[in-house]
Amino acid sequence: MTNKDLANLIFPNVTKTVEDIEKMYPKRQLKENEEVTRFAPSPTGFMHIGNFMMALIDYIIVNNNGGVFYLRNEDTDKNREVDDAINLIMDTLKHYNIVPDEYEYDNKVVGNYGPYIQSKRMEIYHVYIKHLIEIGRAYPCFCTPEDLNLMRERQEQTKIRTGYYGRFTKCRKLSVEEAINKIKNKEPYVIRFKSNGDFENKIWVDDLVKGRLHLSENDIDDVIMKSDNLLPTYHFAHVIDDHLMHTTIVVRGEEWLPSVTKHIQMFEAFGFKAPKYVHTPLILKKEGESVRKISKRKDKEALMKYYEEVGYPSLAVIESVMTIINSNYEQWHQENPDKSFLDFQFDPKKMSSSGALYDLVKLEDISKNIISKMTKDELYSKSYEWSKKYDNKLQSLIEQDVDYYKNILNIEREQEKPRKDIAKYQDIYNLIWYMYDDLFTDISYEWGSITDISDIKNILNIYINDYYNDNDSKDEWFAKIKILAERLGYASNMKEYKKNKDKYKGNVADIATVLRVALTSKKNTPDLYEIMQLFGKSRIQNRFSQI
RNA sequence: GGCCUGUUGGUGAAGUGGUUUAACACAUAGCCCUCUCAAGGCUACAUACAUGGGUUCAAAUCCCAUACAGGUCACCA
Repeated sequence: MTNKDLANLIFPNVTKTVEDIEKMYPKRQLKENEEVTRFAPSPTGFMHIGNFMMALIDYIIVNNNGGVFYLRNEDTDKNREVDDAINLIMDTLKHYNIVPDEYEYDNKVVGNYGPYIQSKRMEIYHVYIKHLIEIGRAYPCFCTPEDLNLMRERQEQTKIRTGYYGRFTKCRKLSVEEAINKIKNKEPYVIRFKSNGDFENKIWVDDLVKGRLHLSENDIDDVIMKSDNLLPTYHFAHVIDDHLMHTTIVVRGEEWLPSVTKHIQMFEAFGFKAPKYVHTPLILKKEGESVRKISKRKDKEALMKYYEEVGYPSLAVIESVMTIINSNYEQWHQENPDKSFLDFQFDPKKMSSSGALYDLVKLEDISKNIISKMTKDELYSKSYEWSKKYDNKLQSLIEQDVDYYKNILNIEREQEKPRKDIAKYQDIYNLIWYMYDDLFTDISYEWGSITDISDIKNILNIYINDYYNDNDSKDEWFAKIKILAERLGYASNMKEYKKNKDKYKGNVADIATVLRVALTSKKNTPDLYEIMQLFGKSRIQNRFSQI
């Protein structure tokens, strides 16, 4: 009885060889400097901001240097899998226009290196595992979860390193005959990789972010195939898939750092070349005084869905994540205001090697700037698309009269120093509702320094009858308000007023405030002239008469 | 507990032994401008780079120790 007999017993139906598979996945035709990156989420729910950051890095690397960016669905954990998850993830990527070159989605396969869904690659993994068994680098393990727990407890008690290694590798010592008998007896088993590492030996591992790391060799015989569904574990699938799909840079979270030695060892066992690694820092969240990993359950901003729902422009989210990816991004962007973020050269060395707090306030600022630079047509179409999904009230306002809505958006827009008060589409309704007559009922007015209703009525009457004219330019319009102010005993010149406050009842601002509140109910609004221009005399009159 | 990684203002951070009196941006505060607000302009904001020791003419930058924080030790990824 040989290892070959054992391998045939375990995989009687595997007839292909490693060479057969290798032929199916020929080297990619890459130019110099071109890279192959991949985004490989496991479909366990909505997309997390940490995942998004990784996808963005993958995408940018390939945009910088050319190459291929592909999506691989890592669905080897059937217990945690969520049905629709991969669609949700793909939808999020599409929303941000981070579309992979190769993917498998909606029964459509794009690319020659598929299947891109791990559960569909079972046969491939089995070929390689079979090979490993044949050459004596993998073996079946019959230890039960109870056995393993017991072992770990004993290790903990005696304060030695936990794990299936060295003298604890019980099933490694089984003879081929014993193993074959157990399998024939239907004893459940997993397949373990036979490590040849020595924990006392340190090796150098390169990470593009952290630099050279001095790590102990792996000596644990890791599980590479699970007992119940014969699917591979992450470690094994990573090695096989990234080799066959010819990934050149693996971007993944920092939590994988401790297991790179396992991966390198497996790459070596097959004689494969290991990819370069970018281990990204964790995104953190401050909670009181302590800092922790941002969490899907506790933090709304951990889920990419949140940014969509609330209506941040996709570019704002991208740019705010870019500031975490590379700290020099912001400066670069200031110097190159007209370039796309895709022109930015990603440099892993510029990535922080410790975790970063994600700052929602910063996002607001970035987003206000981006929205302020949109034309009214752009903002209209983006906010309209958003409202159809998330805000019926805004949607119906827009649909009432598209041009009117655009004109409202255009107040203090499309000029050199545009207004910056919208951070997200969700803000719009509360900023503009008073521009709509059917919403302008049952109003509570926030008057300023002039509160007496008969004074107010008096001001409004004089203004509309003696001064207001739709055809006035802004200068003429304001000059008239000044004249009105003087006539009623209010200073028209602020400097003059500050010098001699006693001589006046107040100043132009008080008069303007009366007009503003009468028209909008609010003390703070965008430019009054532009608002009046949009209303026109008869609507102004209507609003005044509502007082 | 073992192993690994990290620690510069409220936040993202620049910085790789000497014009850094620690950039820049956000936040915060004040002033200016102004019909209000949003902006915009100006100003302030780390006595000091976790702490303690070294090395050096010179250290946030190199070395050591300590503290703290995070990651990881699954048939989860």
